[in-house]
Amino acid sequence: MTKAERLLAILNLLRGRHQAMTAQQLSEHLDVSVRTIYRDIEALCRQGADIEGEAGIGYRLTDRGHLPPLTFTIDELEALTFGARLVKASADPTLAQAADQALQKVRSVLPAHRQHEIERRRAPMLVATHTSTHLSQYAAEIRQAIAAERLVSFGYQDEKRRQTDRTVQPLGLVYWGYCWHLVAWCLLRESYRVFRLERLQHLEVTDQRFCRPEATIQQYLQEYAPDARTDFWSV
DNA sequence: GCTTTAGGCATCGCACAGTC
DNA sequence: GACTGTGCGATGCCTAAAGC
Repeated sequence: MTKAERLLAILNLLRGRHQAMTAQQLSEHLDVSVRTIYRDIEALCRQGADIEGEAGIGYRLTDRGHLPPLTFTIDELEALTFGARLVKASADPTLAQAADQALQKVRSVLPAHRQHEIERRRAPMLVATHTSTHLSQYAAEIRQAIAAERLVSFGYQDEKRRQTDRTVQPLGLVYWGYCWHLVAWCLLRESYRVFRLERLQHLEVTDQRFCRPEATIQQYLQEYAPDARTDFWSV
């Protein structure tokens, strides 16, 4: 390990913890002497790192020193870019805008050769989804309802064109089969139900708070889709 | 008193220039 | 090209100072 690599490793070790790390702990992590760690810390401070050292406590990064990790591999960048474009193309306007801004922030700190590589790889990756404006609006309102723990009401037309009025406890939004679905606890059926957003009508967020705290999307997935990739499914 | 930080000093390894 | 001397940076050991 070169000195430069070790300096970066020290920053990463301090960044990854909320508690201070002693020079002894750092030296064990990096397999060098304690004295070397002291010199490295000094070198980092000379270069502007905001590291506090205190006898009996150890070293820690101050709040100003908590720099974001900006080193991405090209695969990580590609994953981030693709994910953000997917969100931009299929999620509600608020999330779409947030995804776009996040992507711009990532790009702004990339070196030129990385930006060029991402642009080069971007061309073959097409995100061909379409979500209509009112469905995006529904998705945004449902997200807010979940965050505020409010029940939502809407008219629903099932696949056999039967019309019902529902009040549900929204649990999550799931995107599969090229369309958005609302996973919810249905007060009418007293059970978990999944609703396609395109079949919702007149969605309204009520003032009523959640009535079944034990009903969660994790519980739904455990009961109905135990093999589901929850990191992909849950929103 | 123990733990931790920090300074001084010696040693080692590497790069580079000079000489043969 | 091989060898040698020199300079510099990195490292480890020892020890003093400071905090709990």
